[in-house]
Amino acid sequence: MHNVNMKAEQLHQLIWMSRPLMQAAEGCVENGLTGTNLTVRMRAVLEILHKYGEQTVPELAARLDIQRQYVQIMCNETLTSGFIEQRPNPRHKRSPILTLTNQGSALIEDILSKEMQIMQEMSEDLSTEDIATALKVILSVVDGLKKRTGERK
Amino acid sequence: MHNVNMKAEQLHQLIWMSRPLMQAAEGCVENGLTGTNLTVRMRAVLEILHKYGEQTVPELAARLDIQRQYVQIMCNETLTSGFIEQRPNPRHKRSPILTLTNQGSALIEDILSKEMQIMQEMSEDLSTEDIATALKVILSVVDGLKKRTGERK
DNA sequence: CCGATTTTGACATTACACTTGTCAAAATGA
DNA sequence: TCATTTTGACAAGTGTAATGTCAAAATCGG
Repeated sequence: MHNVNMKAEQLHQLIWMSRPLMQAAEGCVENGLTGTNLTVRMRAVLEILHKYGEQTVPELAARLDIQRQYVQIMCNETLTSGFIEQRPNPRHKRSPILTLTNQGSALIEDILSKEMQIMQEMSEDLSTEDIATALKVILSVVDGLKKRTGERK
Repeated sequence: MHNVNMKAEQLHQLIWMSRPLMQAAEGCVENGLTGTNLTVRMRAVLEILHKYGEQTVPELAARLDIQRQYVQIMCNETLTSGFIEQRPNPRHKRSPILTLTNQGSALIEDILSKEMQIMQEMSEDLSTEDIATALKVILSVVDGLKKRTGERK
């Protein structure tokens, strides 16, 4: 009983750390972007293209889970800056495939490697098991919360 | 070496779950607010007053870590709805102390207890140790990220 | 092949959650 | 007492999206 309440409270506390966590993460990323001509959302485009390979705007939108209209804007910005470019799409003539330019590719790799270094530094204080456990718990909580919200059709 | 990279990558993945986690949490809270005449931000005001006791707008702002001007707006809304009320402040005559009304008190307790129930349901899948570990990791990560960002004066 | 439906990019509007700036009254503190 | 700070009120701006709508084009079912 006592145990149950403690679990629930710690879970509550954990969940509401998500905002500070997100803010800290975005602040840190932004910090690492000074000097490049990238914004955080342009970086997100580059990251997805780097991780999952070239793809169209609608595919990116699905991956980022935001509206395609907005992703379009993000991508157009990134196109202007020259970090990605369009390639004809054999599967859909109106929707070009977006692909990293050499410049964009080098940039995102550089950024990610610097970010990974920060991850490594931070992970020194933590055990492999603890990190894995934390990730597992968070995934489970996100899943649980979504399940308990989705009374929408 | 391999180990180090895996840690860093899991940490990276964990950090970027913070946005989905926050969205899921807010969605779930919002869901539980239907029927009451509360918005998510009004609920936040009630929660802090319930947890830390009656206080002024500037104190609330510091606690929520957002601008006092915005907190003022949130509080004025909440005042209008009758869930909180003003009490003269002996320590500062221009800045009244905000306190929960009976109605507001009952409401926030009801909301929090329903939320706690969801927490308990979700925590059934997880061990006490795992939750504690996850919380510890997150706190450590937030701390680490903040430390590594603050090269601002 | 053809007509109906869907996808897509483009553009416009709106919503939301804050931040920033400014004021004047009032309160505080030296 | 007088300079400084705090506070509430109000105005305007910003960033990140969602939402609505269109027309061209593409895809799909027969």
